[in-house]
Amino acid sequence: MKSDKLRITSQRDVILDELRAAKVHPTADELYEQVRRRLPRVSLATVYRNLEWLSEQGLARKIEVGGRQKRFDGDISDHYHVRCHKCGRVADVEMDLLDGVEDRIAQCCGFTVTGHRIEFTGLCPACSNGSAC
Amino acid sequence: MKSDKLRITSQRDVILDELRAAKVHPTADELYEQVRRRLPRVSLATVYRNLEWLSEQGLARKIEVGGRQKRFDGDISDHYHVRCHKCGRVADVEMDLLDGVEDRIAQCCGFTVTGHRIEFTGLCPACSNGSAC
DNA sequence: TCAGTAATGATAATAGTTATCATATAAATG
DNA sequence: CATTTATATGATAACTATTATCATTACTGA
Repeated sequence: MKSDKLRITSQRDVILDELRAAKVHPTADELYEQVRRRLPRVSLATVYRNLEWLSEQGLARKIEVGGRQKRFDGDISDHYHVRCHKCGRVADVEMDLLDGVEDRIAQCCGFTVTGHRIEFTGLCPACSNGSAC
Repeated sequence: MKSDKLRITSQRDVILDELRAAKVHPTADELYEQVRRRLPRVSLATVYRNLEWLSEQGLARKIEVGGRQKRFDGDISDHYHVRCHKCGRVADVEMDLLDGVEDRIAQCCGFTVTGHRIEFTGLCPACSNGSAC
């Protein structure tokens, strides 16, 4: 019989654990490097697959930011992000959500607006120190 | 002698013209299809190259939104965008800029914040009608 | 223990973009 | 207007990030 219980494999467990432990929001390959320290035989495909799965299950979040690579967040609460325009690093911003900002829109080409996302841009500590990232 | 004048080729002219004429913000390949109607021998590489060049010259803007493909905007003024979460279409939002919103940030992991970008999400007219995009 | 289902690792395939290079074209100069 | 020189173009290869495939492995429930 089919169970509706989430199947937590050791890979999933370590992936979520490392994602939650990350100070900034990692790309799949950054996380892969971390996970590999604990599970040396893990595959990059497993990391991609499970980041997707964790997002679907609501245990993690795929964050849509600019830049070529996707980034992931172990914190599922709604919040804003800041991205370094030099190295692409993404971190959390502590700021109250702008509730009702959707109501301020005068015109939006007929779109039905249901949410918003703010991405602050700037320089991360490493890049503003002039040191390599 | 080297001139500092911008070299406007027919390709660049048509690319910028079509970009400005677009109601929504096209991806490179969408724009390529449009440009091809006027310049049938144009190469996709030329479209990519010139969208990059136009952005560098300040004649167009590369808009950093979620989704796999980059999108471009012929309107270089600072404004917000709305993206259809179903088909990825991106359009302008008419809303006053949130001046000084960067000052409201309590904490941002040591980043030096210099700007922000808002991406509203929702459904475009075509997708909310249930029709195919 | 066993059967059935789902996850894994290795790798191929794909999508989007950028790089390469021989040829063509535009602007400056004579 | 012809020539020169730098730059842009078209065709295509290469590259990067991600997703799909598939044989094997490992859970889970009976």
